[in-house]
Amino acid sequence: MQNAQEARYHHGNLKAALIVAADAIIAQKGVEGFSLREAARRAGVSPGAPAHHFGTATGLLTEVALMGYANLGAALNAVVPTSAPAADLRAQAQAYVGFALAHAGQFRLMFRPDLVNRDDPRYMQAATYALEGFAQTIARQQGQITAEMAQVFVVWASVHGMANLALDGKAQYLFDGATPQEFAAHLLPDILADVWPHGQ
Amino acid sequence: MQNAQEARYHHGNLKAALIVAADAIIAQKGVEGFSLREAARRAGVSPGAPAHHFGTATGLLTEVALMGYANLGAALNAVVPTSAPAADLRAQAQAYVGFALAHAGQFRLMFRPDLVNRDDPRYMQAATYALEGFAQTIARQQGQITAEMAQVFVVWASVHGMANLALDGKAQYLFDGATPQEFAAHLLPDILADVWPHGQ
DNA sequence: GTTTATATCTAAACAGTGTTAAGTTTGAGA
DNA sequence: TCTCAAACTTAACACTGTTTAGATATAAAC
Repeated sequence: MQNAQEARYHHGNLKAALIVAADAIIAQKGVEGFSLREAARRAGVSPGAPAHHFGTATGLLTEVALMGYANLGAALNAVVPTSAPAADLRAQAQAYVGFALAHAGQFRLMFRPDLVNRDDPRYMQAATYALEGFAQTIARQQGQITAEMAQVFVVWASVHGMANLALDGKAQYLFDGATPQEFAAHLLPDILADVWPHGQ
Repeated sequence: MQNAQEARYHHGNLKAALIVAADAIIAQKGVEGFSLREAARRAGVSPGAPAHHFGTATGLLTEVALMGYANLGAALNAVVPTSAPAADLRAQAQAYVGFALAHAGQFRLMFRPDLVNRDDPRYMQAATYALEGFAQTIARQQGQITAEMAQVFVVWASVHGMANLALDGKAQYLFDGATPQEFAAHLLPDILADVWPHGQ
């Protein structure tokens, strides 16, 4: 489409344009609705063009996943630590599930090993950064250094499980009639307060 | 292939053969490795044949997902209730994660709303049956009838989250160097005992 | 037992996909 | 200004799911 400009042979910044296009497709149609050719179409280039910048489709999707981790990290780290660790944990759990529901496509992509290249050194980096603050809050809440990793895993698993079940329509099935939005806004806060009641 | 028999025009029980073939593909290559044409190939029929029995590919995959829920239900219900609810809960949680790791393809398919037709009345039925015993154990453990659904959701989410993180290589990333098998066999029991310590 | 009807499957095509190879255009550096 | 490498196109290949029209076998009706 090239917007209002005439079609030049060289795009200029195709790499960035393709990432934006891919992200938009995933936001609109979900991960399964993504197609490399459509991303190329939206950027106004031929189907073969992306290969030069990303190799395969996985390369492009990895970039979107990296953005996703950055976004999740920003959402989690936006919760400023207070003197009440349990309240912080609740806030971050809410942010985690909220992100998953608001950016379902990105979130799903982030946990799809078949679509993302984890050997990319930036992947480990992005994932670690995103969950750093979350892990610290969990450690602060429990105060157990020895079993720290186990605690992180359990809390992360709980929150990750809630996000997945909500996304997959299982929360709706349990609390019948509740939409994902209603779940996140009304049910989830009560549930979280139930799970981590101390130090409100 | 039709095995050793000559190729007849009518397969005889193509519907069942296609389900078996699809399940085998998913077990071997995962959900993403599945293709309707290959299922038809394995059953020794033309690409158009499955359409008559299942409509679209979703129809066939729904059958496999229903099998998956039956298998998960069998694994969970194989844990016979004792007088120690927490121990029962640990055993069922172990069975849940064990099933996910042992039948990764089936498990992933079961939670893929884009690949499974949930409007099929048998879906609700199979999912409900599968988790019935699990829900009862959770209710017995907590003994809180009022907030029962919330408790079920929290425990289910924890276990579901653990299964997903383990499948997605995130447990490996946290407890570095641990394979999924090692995780399920050695790390998980300790983690579960930590989460639900009462009534061993 | 013959005919009719219906369920079952094939063959061929369509529109779409990711990826690759060869060729063309462009911009930047010597 | 020339050279060269990067950027992109065109065309093809081997796939995919689904649909249409036609062929075949089984079952039912007479």
